[in-house]
Amino acid sequence: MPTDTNSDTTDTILPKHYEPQIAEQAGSGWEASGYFSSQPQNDGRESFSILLPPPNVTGMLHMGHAFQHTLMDTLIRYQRMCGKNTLWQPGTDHAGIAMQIVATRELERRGIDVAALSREEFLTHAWEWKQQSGNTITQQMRRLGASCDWQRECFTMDDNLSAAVTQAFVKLYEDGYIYRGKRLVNWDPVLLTAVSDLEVVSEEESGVMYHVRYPFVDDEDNGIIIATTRPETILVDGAIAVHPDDERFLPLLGKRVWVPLCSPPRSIEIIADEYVDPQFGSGCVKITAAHDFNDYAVYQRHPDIPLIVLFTPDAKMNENAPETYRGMDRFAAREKIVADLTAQGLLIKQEPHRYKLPRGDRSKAVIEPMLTDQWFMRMDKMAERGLALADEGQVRFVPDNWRRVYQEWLSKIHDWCISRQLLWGHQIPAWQDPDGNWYIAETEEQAQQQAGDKPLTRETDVLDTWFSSALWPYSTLDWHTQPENPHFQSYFPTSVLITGFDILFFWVARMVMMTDYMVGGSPFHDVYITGLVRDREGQKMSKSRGNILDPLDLADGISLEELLAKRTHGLMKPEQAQQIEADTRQQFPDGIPAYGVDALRFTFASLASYGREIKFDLGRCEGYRHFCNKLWNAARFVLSVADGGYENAAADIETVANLPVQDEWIISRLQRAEQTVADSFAEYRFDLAALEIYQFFWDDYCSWYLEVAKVQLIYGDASVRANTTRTLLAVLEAGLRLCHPIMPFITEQLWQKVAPLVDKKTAATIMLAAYPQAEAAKINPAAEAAMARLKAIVEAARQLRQEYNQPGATLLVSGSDSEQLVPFLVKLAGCKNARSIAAAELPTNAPTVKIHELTLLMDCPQIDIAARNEQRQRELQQLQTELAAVEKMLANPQFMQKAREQAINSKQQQQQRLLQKIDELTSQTLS
RNA sequence: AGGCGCGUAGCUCAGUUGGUUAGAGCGCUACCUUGACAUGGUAGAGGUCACAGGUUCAAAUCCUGUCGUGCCUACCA
Repeated sequence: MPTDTNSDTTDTILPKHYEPQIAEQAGSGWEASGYFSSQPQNDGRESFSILLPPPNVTGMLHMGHAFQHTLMDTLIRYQRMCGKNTLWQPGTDHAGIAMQIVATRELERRGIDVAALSREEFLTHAWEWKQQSGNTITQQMRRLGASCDWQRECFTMDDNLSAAVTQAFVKLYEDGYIYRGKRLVNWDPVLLTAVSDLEVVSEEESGVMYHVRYPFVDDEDNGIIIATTRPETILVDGAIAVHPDDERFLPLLGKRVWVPLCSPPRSIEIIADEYVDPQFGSGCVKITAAHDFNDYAVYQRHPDIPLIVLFTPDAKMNENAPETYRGMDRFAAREKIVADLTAQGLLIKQEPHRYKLPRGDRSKAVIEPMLTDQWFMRMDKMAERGLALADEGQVRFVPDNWRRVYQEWLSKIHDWCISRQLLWGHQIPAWQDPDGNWYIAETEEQAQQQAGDKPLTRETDVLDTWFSSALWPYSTLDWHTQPENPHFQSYFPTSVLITGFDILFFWVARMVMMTDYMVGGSPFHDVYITGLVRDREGQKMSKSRGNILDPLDLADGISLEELLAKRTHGLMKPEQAQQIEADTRQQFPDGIPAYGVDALRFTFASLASYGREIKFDLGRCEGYRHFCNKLWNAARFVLSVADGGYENAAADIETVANLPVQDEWIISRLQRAEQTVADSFAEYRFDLAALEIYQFFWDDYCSWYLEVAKVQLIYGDASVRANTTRTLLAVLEAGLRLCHPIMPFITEQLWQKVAPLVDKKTAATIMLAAYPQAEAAKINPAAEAAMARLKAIVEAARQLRQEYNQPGATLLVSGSDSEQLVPFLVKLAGCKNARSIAAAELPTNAPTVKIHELTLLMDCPQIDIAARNEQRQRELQQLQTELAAVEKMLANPQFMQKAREQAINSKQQQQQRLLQKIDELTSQTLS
């Protein structure tokens, strides 16, 4: 940003404009000075702790992170300043599949054949990558001011955390929660691993429904017609099912049909099962038990159905297919099979069909239900505990409706497939002897002891990444090695978990269950579920949509060229680049200006209501950068005052007494702001806290108090001026502390200058200064009423001035305190010629406003009497309509009888106000 | 198919247990460079609170239904 105007050096205190880059340097020493460190001494302080949802070690900071981290940091900073003993526990997640993909890609880039590597060699490479590139995201977090206890940063595959995984696995196995079995699981044929049902996303796609005739064994000219979207699986069909009550097919039950295209020929039976929907398709379902979850369920009810696997792990036709199809990819095989069915006259018809196709979350490959040996965790009893903890209120969801989502899922939970056929991750602590017996132990030695002299080989599968994440609440606090350690004692259970609803099941529910099982009790008191950050059109931000925003680009700014490069580089579908470029050019013709971290954080805070989605609008960000500038300039003004900037400003003006009621007002207003902010944080209403801070600073402190203070500084005597200067400083200083948790950098920079001037430099940094607490004794209704009156009078004068802004116009003021008010009208309403006058001397037939026992009159050369009257008339009419409504209510006996006293009072007051206004307006008619 | 949410100013959103004149930011109009700030100031325009019923003295707020919209879960071969 150009800073020409900033080099204007009449001002040595602060540059004329706020510059985020400079302000952000104010926080550069925080971490090194140890301000972020937790101190788990038992010193009587209440604890407040937050677990950072560990971002993927492969990850880059995105808007969702930045948003949630802002909220966590705000709370931690707030509680720290409130005197709590705080810990924000950071760390990263090993991100099984994601990391394996990254490491594989990196090896391929270096021309290394991954398939040829041993497990150990691969892991060595992966760890190398982690050491070199795995701290990107935590560095980015530091840029945003995240005051985590970075000394305690951990990684889910650290030795210590891995020990917790092994311990939990063994205990769960010994307690009968973990078992191994051959089950139908979601298989990703590209990544060659099982995935849990949460990692499968089904979206509607276009397909074809094929109707195929299976000839009767005893009557080959006739047959039964089934409908299928996957004709390639015909080859391993085990039965045909119809509904037991479907009269069309009753006579056919028990009959056998030939499975098409099989060689040697194979026949299957027609059976009855409730699962079949007679209305759908042909009413007959082919049962392919090894490749479909529903069919598998049918198989479990009819164990005679043959269970034949058709595919290799990478979804090619295996040896169970007739020779002509063997080795073909499943989709190629489908085409050939359709052709062959057609040739044999067995394909009755095919029609377009929309259906949901399950795809792997990561690979986007069509998931194949596959019969494999896997490790599972029994979830029924765990889920009961998870539900009970929510019912008992040991874990509290904010907003509350997420409790129902959580309960809904837990009450329909399936067993969890926890094994993955990957290299990167926690290798399952299980060993097998040549007879196929399994030995589960924390170490190989212990397993060997169980096995006697039988040779053992270790299970190669690793655990689902979410298994270790589920232990995060206690593994990071070393409960499993040292239950009595001070960190665990001080910070567990944690105060609040802040995360998105997208991982409510993946992570939150599992943490609750696992922590409860291992440690006992819920790992956190509150779970605050945030919305998901979307773009300004409400679209999810994603690389492929080309609408991603990097939070650091919002803070530091980015040129259009760089932004285009970021958005179009490395796309899955390069043909989208052109559209993305066009959209980006249109939305950001000049790139993105640097809004600064503080403005970005304030934006996030102000967007954090209880909503489910957050449309991110750059306009908000810009507005809050302006707010930073406002704060900056307010401080600049106040510092100049403290530095003697307003000295002698009014040497020739007569002193006006009794001014400082306004000081009491702004102090009173500050207490209310402090209370509102505290209440808002208590409910996680960051938006309301931000709004209150914004309004307090801009509307009350800057727009009113600062302007009033100028009058006091000009017209007041020495003691008034001293008092005003002190109030300006004191309120600013407290306001900076009030604001610090949301905008840490600018407040630090300004506070360092402001605090010493009011003897408030009680700590080396604002982040360790005390958070301002509302004091009821300082709330001053009389001062608030006086200020409300002054505001109303000034606003009335502004309106008059706006309407009669012509040369020679003079504002005349009459009333008991008109003398004192004139300076305010000069300064605040911009009426340079204002003067006090006795009521008797007021000219007649001039635009007049009567307000609060005061008469304001604009004495000016030219008045459009008709226009003025017409406007008064309009206002009058409006007031009278309002009055009529109020009086109707007051005349309603039922209202008077049933309404709360407070409601009646306020209506009566409203009536009085309206009557008075009407009276004042009526007397202002000109002739 | 079930479940959850949303629909308030041109746009993005607040609106606490029903109760003064429904608010904020951005945008828009007019005027103003007044010694903190033009990243500013002043005044203003703009809302039948999606629609239809109902409960109530009183509904943006509570209930029912309709329409629109988003998401989650489960899925029909």
